[in-house]
This record gives sequence, C-alpha cells and structure tokens, in this order.
Amino acid sequence: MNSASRSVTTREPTDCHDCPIRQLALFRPIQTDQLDTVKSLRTAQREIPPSTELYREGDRIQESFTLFSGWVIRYKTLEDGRRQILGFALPGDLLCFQPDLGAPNTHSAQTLTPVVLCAFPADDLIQMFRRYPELAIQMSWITSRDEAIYHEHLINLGRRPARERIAHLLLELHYRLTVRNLAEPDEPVTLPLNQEHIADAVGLTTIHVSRTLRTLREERLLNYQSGVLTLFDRPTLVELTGFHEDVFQPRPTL
Amino acid sequence: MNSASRSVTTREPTDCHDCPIRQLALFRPIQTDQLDTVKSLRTAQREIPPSTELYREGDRIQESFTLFSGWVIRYKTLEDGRRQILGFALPGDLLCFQPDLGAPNTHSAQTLTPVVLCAFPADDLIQMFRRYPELAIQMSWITSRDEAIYHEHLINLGRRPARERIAHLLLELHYRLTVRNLAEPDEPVTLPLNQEHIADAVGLTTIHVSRTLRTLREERLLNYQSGVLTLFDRPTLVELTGFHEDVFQPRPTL
DNA sequence: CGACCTCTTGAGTGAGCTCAAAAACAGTGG
DNA sequence: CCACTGTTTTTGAGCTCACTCAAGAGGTCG
Repeated sequence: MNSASRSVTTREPTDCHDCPIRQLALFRPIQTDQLDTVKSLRTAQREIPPSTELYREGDRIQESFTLFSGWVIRYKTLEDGRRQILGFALPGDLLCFQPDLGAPNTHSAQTLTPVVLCAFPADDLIQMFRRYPELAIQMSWITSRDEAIYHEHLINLGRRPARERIAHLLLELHYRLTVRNLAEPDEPVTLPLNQEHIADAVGLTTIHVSRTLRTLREERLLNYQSGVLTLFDRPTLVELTGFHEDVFQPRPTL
Repeated sequence: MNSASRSVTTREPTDCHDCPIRQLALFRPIQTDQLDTVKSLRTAQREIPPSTELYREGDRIQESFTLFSGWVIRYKTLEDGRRQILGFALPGDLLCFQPDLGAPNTHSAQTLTPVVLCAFPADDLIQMFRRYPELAIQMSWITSRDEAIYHEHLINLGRRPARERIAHLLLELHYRLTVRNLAEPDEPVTLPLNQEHIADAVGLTTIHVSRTLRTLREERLLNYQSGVLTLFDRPTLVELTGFHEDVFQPRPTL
C-alpha cells in the first residue's frame, strides 16, 4: 500500500524505465520477464512547471502519462469560457489513456503544481497489453474504478446543494491524499487549489464558493483558507455528504 | 455498423453462445478459435420485464450483461430518496462490468422497457481476456469511450442551464439511437422516458423539466410529448448545446 | 510603491425550487 | 361504456439558493 510518488528514489536523467511497473505494481507483483519488457519501453520522464497545459481538447496525443508527483486537472471548456473540472489527478494516477490512437482528445489537462510524470507512447502500451494480458486486465480495473468516481461526481453535481458538494470534494481529496501517504488522517493538508478550482469542479461560482466555505468554517465543520484544509468534524461531514470512501480506495489486489 | 439487437434472429432457450462476440465483433473480426472459446462460455440469455431491478447498489454481482434489446438505466440514490441517473444503456451496451469480483456494486440498474440481455460470469470474462488480450484491449476501448461520455454529462450538469441540459440529453439519446439503426435521423423517435427520468438524469425537478420542455416546444426547437421526441431544428440545438456527436459514436475499428 | 491576484462582502436578481392543486391520461372493474 | 384509481403532466404562487454586478480588502511580487 505504497504511494507511487514515494518510491521515486533514483532517477534517470531522460528515461524512467520502471514507471508503468510502478503504476501497475500497485495491484500485483509482476514476473521479472514482464518487468524487462516494460523497461524496454524506454519512456521519457519529464519535469513540468506549474500551470502548464499538458494537452488540449482536440489534440491528437499518442501518449499516456503516469503522474509521479504533483497535481494535474483534467477539464473541458465551453465556447463562452465556462470551465468544468472533470477531476484532479494525484501521484500514481494515469492520464490521457486512449486506446484509439487516432482519436482527438476529448478534454484538456493542466498542471497545478510542478509535476514529474512519465510519458509513454500509447501504442507501446497496447503492445504491452497484447503481450501481458494481465496488465490489460489491471487496466480495465483502473478504468472501472475511475468510472465509479465519475458516478460520485455526477450525483454530487446533480443532486447535492452547494455546501455538500464542496464538502464532498474536499473529503474526497483529503482521503485520496491519505491513501497515498501524502497526508495524515487527522492533520491539516495543503492543497494547490484556489476557490476557482473548487467552483469549476463542483459547478458553482467562485463567489458562492467563498460564501459557502465561510459557512462551513462558521459551522466548525472544516476550514479551507490559503490552501490549507482542516477537517474539524470528519464524522459529521461524512454523514452530511454521504461520502463513501470505498470508491476512492486504490484497487484491491487481484 | 449493425445494432446488436437487430441481429437477434435465432435464439437458444437458455443459452446465447455468441453474445460477447456480438458485443465485441462490432469493432473487429475475431479469429475462429477465439470464437469457439467465447461460445464455450455458455452464458445465459434472459428476458426481463420492464421496471425490474437488475442489480442494486451494494450487491455483489459477479456477472456482466450485454443488452440485446430494450433500455436500462443506471442510477444512484441518496438516503433521502433523491436519485441521479448516471446513464441510459441501449442495445449493444455493456452493463455491470467490474473486474474486481469481490467488490460491491457502486450503483443500481433498472429496466425501462422489456429487455433481452445476455449475462455471463465476470470471471469467465476475465479468463477470456487472459487468453485473448485483444478482447481486453477492446474492453479498455469501450471503457475509455464511456469515460468520455461521463465527461459530457459532467459538463452538462455542472455548467449548463436547464434548457441546454435537457436539449443535450435528448440530442444524445437521439443520436445514439440513430447510430444503432433504432431511429431515423430526421424522424420522430419514441423514448421510454417520462419527465422524471429526464429530471433525474440532468439534475432538475420534474416540474422544471415540464416547464422547460414547454419553452423548447414554443421555441420550435424540439418536442417531447407522450414519449415521442421530435427534433424540429437540430442545427440550432447542436449549436445551442455544444453537442459533439463524436463522443457518442461507436468505437472506431482498430 | 504600484500592479495584480485572490478572496470577501453587499445588494439586487433570477433560475430553479417547494407546495398545492388541477388537468390529462391509462388502466381496471363493474 | 362509464366510474374509479393511480400515474404523469401542467399551471400558479411564493420562496430560496445560487448568480450577477460592483466594490473593497488582503496578499504577493517586481
């Protein structure tokens, strides 16, 4: 139950031979011959500054990324500039996996923090699946978990009022960070989010997010100020928002 | 470009040997030896009346389903009974695919119409992936397309007003039906939805759906009454809602 | 210091909600 | 064929949650 980012110890300057392993080994030990093959992918590790666009809706990116460290948002924008954040990618998450090599991206992605990621060509990945079906099955595992997360977001946007939406999002992020050992269960965490990010994730205005955060603070439920999140009363928050942490757990082992 | 439901000609009483093929053959021809294996799955075909629960949140269903005919909704409910419809499954769609055999379902599913579906044990499916990686890759294809659909729903719920939300949903359903040859591009279609379904899908009240449908009708954009959908002015609707049909296309061939 | 963010607060508005009741419709049984 | 019941849709009236517009406060950086 180790986080991907913590295992970054030694680092090749241009290549990171073991990155897909690091992603997938979360679930199951892999045979050494598989490991060799994956190493042979020779994929590039990159360090990227904050607020950088990784890819844009409509691009034809033929790479996938594994996040080693940092935060990335995936989002869509409407013609008039309104933005919907689809999700926050944390260390260990996979980005931009599209088995259809020709298809344009359906959304954009941008770094929130300095980011270290490992990029590998999508067709290499598919070749690897072809050779090691177990990896493909694990991939289906990942995407199926992602689907459950989208379900949570949908009911959040569709059927919950502002206070619960925001609280649910912050509970989610807090939990996902603790699971990765990037936060302590009962300690404050620093998030790289401003109120606009929250607003665009839960479908509100920044102004309303500001007001709602204030009421949450006044109710002594949680505090989010200058990037520091403190959960005062997690049980009540969980109750209030109907938060089910199971969905946000890493995949169980096979 | 054939719909799964149309190819139901002969029908075994209890088994439907070829159903996963029918699902996956949409994308790519499969070798005959693969076909034999799939047939050997001996999965059961079922006919199910309308308004029947297929599975419920929290159940541990170890089967997946391919829809042959009829409509199914996938949804989640909150403690107080509020419901969010996550999506509408149409003929050819896959339901309840969960590679983690032990995990409980994260949502419920219910038939809207009489339904014919093919059920097969999840671990058989995984065995099949193990043997034929190509199928696993195609599965990742399917789920990746599903993800893009959820993205559309998220921006719909989060960033669009009622009129656009409803219009977008109806455009989506209309398009998905035409792609399956279950509707003619410029003809009215019959949908098994009442206003409550629409409301629960787009995060509104039935009352507001009623009013909004009236305005859409008065604007001569579309009409949805007693289950019949007519798109009066598709171009304007597409423009208005920012509808991108690409996402809802069946997967392109490999 | 000024320029630029981000956050906060106030005032007014409006989209979508609640509550309530009537109308339309389908099915059922007499 | 009609009364009776249950469901779905429609309409009205009033309210509220979340939005817009506008201005001020605070923090950061060159």
